[in-house]
Amino acid sequence: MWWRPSRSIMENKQTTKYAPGFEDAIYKTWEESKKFAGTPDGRKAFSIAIPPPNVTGRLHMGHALNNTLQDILIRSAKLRGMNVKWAPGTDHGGIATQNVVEKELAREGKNRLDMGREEFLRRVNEWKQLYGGSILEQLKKLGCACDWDNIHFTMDETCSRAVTEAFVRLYEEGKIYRGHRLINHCVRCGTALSDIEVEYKDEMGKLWYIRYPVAGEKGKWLVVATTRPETMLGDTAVAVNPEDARLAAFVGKTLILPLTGRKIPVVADSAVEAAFGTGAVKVTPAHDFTDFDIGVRQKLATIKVIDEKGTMTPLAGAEFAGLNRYEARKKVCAMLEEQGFLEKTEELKHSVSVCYRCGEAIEPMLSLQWFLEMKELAAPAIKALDDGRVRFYPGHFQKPFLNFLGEIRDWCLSRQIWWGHRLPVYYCRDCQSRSSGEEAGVIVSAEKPSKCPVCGSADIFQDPDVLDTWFSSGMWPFEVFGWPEKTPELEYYYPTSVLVTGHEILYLWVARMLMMGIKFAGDIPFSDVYIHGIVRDRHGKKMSKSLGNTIDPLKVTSKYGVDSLRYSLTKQAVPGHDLLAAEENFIASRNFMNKISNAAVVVEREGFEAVVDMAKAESLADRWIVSEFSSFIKSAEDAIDSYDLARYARVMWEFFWGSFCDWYLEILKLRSGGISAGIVRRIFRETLIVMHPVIPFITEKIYGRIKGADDPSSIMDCAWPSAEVSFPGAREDMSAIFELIQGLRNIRSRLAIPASAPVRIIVDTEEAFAKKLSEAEYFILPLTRAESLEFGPAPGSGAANFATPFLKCSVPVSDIIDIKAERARAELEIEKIEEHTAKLEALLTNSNFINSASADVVEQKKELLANFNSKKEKTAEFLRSLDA
RNA sequence: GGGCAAUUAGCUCAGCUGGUGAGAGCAUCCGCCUUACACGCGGAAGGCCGCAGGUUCGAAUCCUGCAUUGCCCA
Repeated sequence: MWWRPSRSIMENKQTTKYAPGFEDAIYKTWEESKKFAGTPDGRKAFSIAIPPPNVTGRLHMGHALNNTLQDILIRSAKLRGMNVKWAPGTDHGGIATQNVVEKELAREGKNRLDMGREEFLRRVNEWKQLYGGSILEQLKKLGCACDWDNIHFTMDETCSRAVTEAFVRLYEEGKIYRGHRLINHCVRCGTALSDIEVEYKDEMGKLWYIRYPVAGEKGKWLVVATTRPETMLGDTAVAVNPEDARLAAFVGKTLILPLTGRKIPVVADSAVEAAFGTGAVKVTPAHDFTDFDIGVRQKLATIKVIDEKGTMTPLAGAEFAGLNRYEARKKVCAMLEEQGFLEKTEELKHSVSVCYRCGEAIEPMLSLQWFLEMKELAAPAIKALDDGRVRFYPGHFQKPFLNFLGEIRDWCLSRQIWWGHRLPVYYCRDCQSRSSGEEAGVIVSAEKPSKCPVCGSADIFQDPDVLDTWFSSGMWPFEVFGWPEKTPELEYYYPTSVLVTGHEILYLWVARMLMMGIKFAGDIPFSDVYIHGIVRDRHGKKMSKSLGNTIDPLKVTSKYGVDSLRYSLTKQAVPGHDLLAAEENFIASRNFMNKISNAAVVVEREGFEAVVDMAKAESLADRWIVSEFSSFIKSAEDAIDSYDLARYARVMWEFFWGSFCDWYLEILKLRSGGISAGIVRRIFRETLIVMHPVIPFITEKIYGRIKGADDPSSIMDCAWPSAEVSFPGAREDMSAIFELIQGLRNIRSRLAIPASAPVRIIVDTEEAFAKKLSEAEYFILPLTRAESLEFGPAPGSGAANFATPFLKCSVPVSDIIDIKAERARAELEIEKIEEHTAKLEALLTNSNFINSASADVVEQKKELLANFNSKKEKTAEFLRSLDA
């Protein structure tokens, strides 16, 4: 056999391995005993409104991260004595959900237009009933401590009423208006979008240079460059920069628009970049934002040549009407070429605006829509940030955010879809027939009016459009507590404590919540915004279905356990950084869970002695672990308070594995006395409490086995331990002892002394420290597999030696010692020490340092130098004795 | 074009407001089935802390410039 089977394989011994699969049962007991419910009382409140996942959502790694972090904050706040409430729920996800259901219909050969609005909405609701709650069930799998008695849905009664109320109020205040504006239109989704729902991506395209003949000057033309030749059919001018001397002569002339024969002017406008193309640009005010602005300034006509479906309108000309915009482009180019108007084409990398929902190229177009004026809403939000009432973690997200608020543009609210909050807007047909103004016959009202308040007509119909989904999301932090009603929950839990989110929805969502919270709930919706990164694949690529690199968090949990997934994500959640979902990380975390499971076995062996007062710890080992534990709690608290949950996870690992298991339990296992079972139990029990927020299931499970008769039945009801007890002397002594043990292990390994060969340890040290070593002999000997610890001068040659600042240590190994190698090693050690002492001596003789550094630092450096010198001296003595 | 972040061991990353003999996990090498754990234990090796300046008694840490990468905005 080329490999040696491990004993566990050979003997099939009973395993204590961490085996996931127990989580659901534990979650059930929490849920059944209402552990997550929050009711106002006299304690300090800690609340979170969940970023509501879309009803179409299925749990992905991003959700897993986002909700794990929230759960950690909620669970730790609860353990630390606060009254917590985590309000869960889902978002109706307007366009996204409509798209999903439409796709399903398409598979059945149906479409919504044939079906009609009512039937379609019935169908979407049906779909939502069936699948809309599944993501919340998946959050339960993750262990999320949401208050399930407080679930909301953005289209439920409470939220719908809130949305209507807000819309009507804003309209009455004159902040919501209806107007013809250039908007971003997605021809695939068939709706207007707001400016921030548009994404930009770089694409290779072409730049067409087209000749526009000058009217009345035969053979003379102005060449314009464009990336969208099909829009020329809607051109109403050509513009040049007023500073551009090359083209100044053309300003004021009239051009003949090719293919159409329309006469258009050449205007001067500073929006034109002289360096782009030829310096002359075609102006299509109905289909380009810059052109629209030029059109307004230059009082140009707007000709809409592309419609909402992306097909050319009759205004584009009979030859083009009915073609889609890409077919039109081909035809326009072909005809231009044929007729000699096309000068040349160039390859050009340019950015294309696309729909953030479906990726289709956006068509800017002139349209009659509902808008919300934002400047006044943004002002108090900006102030809240400036005053520090709202803080971002990490802080560097604040600047671009403020920038966004400062340059905010009006928000296009209406969407030409069916799934969502229908605008509380009605029109009187009679009034509209009398006037064509934008506000003619408009009635905004929470209830459908029975007659027109102006003319009394009963011929009234509701606006078919629905509101942007983000409008209701913006109200989420107070909707979930019942606004506009003044509920006790709203009073007590609002503002929420923290918002946990990824940075990709800072503008779409966080900014809106901030503005609407201040506007409607009278206060900021949260004081802290905790921004985490994006979960990427193992190579750092963003996970996406199309790349096929997604990892299903629930598959990870069934393979490695929920706690392993949570721990892996948390460990990497360094503020402001993205994280990688790689198998190795899950394995490492699973190994940590296994370590905890196994440590529990050792602790359980100690029986169930009552917990003891940590301040009364007597032995060196106990006093040491108590001190380490205190500093662990302190670090954990600091990490939680500064939203550095990665550090929280890391200090757990360091304390539990590095101190508690590697040293304390090893010493405990020797059973030679010295460690109190009461302290072991207490430290272990309270370590579980401190680790519980990150890894709730394994800690609850083990807690159930080791809790005492008087302990709460669930770890969730335990009190967070205090970090007060510490014995600094014990830490110093123990680290000196660890240095001895590690030095001895190093000798064993270096000289290949087999584990079975007993060795003697001869230590030369001061009496006081010798005494401490004698007390620790019971663990020094077994941990180094030595048979005796003696005190006295080093034997000289025939021994392997090393020094620490506090002692010289020799291990007699007469036969196997390689004097030459030992000498070389000692010389190298001295050399290394001298590198440091030289620097320290220079520092300490530098009067600049002595004068300007703090007394603490000077003292520290002196001590460091003394330690180095002591160690060097001792090592040098060994070196001399080797020669003797 | 403007802004923000990142750059530390082979890989993934810690290292907070200047003072550590630069750390961890994984991978590597050596030795171990030591009665909690081989999902483990012990030991080792591995770093011009992106580059160039500057501030300082002292810089991985602060400042400036540059390079590379990523993200946001136009």
